[in-house]
Amino acid sequence: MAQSPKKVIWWIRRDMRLIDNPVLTNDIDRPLLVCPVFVIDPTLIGKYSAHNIRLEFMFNSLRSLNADIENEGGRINIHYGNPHEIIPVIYSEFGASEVRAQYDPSQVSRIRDTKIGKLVPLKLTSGLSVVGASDVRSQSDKAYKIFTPFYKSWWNKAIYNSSKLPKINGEIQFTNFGDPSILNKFLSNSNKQFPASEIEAQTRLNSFLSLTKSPTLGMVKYKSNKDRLDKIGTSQLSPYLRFGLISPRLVVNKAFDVLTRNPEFTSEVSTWISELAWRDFYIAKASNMHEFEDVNFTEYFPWRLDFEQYQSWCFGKTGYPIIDAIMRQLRIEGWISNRARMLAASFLTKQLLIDWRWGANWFMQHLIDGDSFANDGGWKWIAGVGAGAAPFFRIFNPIVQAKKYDPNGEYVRRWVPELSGLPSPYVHEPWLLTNGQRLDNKMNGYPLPIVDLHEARDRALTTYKKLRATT
DNA sequence: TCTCTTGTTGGCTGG
DNA sequence: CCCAGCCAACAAGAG
Ligand SMILES: Cc1cc2nc3c(=O)[nH]c(=O)nc-3n(C[C@H](O)[C@H](O)[C@H](O)COP(=O)(O)OP(=O)(O)OC[C@H]3O[C@@H](n4cnc5c(N)ncnc54)[C@H](O)[C@@H]3O)c2cc1C
Repeated sequence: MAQSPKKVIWWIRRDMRLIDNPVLTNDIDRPLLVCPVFVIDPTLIGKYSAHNIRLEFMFNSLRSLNADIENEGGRINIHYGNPHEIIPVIYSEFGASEVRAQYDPSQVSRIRDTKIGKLVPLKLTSGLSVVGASDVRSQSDKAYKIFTPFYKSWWNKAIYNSSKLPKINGEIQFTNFGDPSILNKFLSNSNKQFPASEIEAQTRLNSFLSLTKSPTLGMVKYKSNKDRLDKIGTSQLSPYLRFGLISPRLVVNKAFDVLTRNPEFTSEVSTWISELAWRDFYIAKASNMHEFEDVNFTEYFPWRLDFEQYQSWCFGKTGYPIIDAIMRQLRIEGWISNRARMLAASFLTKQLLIDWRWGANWFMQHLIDGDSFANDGGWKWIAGVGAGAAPFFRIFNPIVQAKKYDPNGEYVRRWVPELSGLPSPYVHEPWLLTNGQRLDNKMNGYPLPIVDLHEARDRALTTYKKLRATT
């Protein structure tokens, strides 16, 4: 009587969720028996230290997902090794009809998937972005290189895609073989700031979008708060989106919903939605890499190979309080706001003229949401690399920016304890104090600026100008 | 194919 | 005090 289920493998990657996961679509009239598999690939995790905050978040997410699947009577099959060896074995042992995975356009994934696709029927599904790269094309069917036209074309498709929610789904069962205890070998410190679970991601989204009376934070105040360093004016959903604990199209769907019902917040909500569009934009850029000629700028640029200054930047000892606060927050919390990322990146690439790839690499080591699409995209944009990037003369002044986005110096005092005793005008410019005052404030250990801002600005302008002339 | 408009996030200067 | 003009060009994309 009971219909035999269709057996599929769910190769879990950046889609660690049960809610709105296209991989789990069942549109046939018999049950789907899903065998969830996660492969810990040493070549991927080996790039990072054992205490890496993002890996920790990933393993915690996996534990949480496993608990959710156990509630449904199943269990994740966790393996350690090379996916192209492991996946085919499980595939044939389980007798699956296909292996499903979320499409990931990064270079590593594409190479890996091509290889595995030759060994098993690999069905790659959408879900990483709101709108797939191949669905946002210019009139002449080319990939967009700049954001604004991409965004215009993206908008309607995003409304359409996200309106297809929720999907009516057929019955799904999970297999319960395999031994998840291997997870115990990996990092498990709990991160209080970013608890790794689907439910946490949903809670964050809802509270960010909620329309409480006289709110001081959240979507309703997004535009005025998003750049403030002394507040958390954004959703902090980035790590959850990074590992797919929440579906981007569901996020956008809820945001569109708020938009439709509350036209008075149109400007705030659409600004926030545009950030999700940036996320899609950078993913699409990676998907369409083959359509972009290589930009030689990065290779030819006379980046300064100043390892000492690079280290000062990394460890928050540049002598510019706002930059140092940012770099210390990054290393301790693994999350910094978009404004903070821009300031840090601009300082490294413009003021210090150090290769953006050094900075991007450091970010990837320390960001809990570190993601090659957005990270490379952000760094290139700031460094002025590629079409649509910031013009070369757009150089942030850390003092001006600090006064604007950390007006009372609270952010600096929180992250740079050497300066915690300084009153407002000095907290952003401690070099204005006399030696005696520096001693009195017990801030002797705090360094003097490693570059002169005006000289550095002139140097950046001439260097960028010169390269333009020679390429 | 040609033409026209435009491009996330800034800072400094001189009137 | 404010703010227009400038720091350069150029490629992307619409029509
Ligand atoms: C130099 C640099 C490096 C960056 N590196 C990363 C990275 O490694 N991983 C990452 O997720 N984002 C990165 N960003 C983009 C952005 O800074 C973060 O996504 C954002 O600060 C995350 O905070 P939030 O979730 O509170 O954002 P919100 O403002 O609440 O935005 C919601 C979501 O939209 C997406 N988003 C927002 N801004 C951007 C953007 N500029 N580009 C792409 N997606 C965006 C994120 O997924 C974010 O979670 C980088 C930006 C710069 C300038």
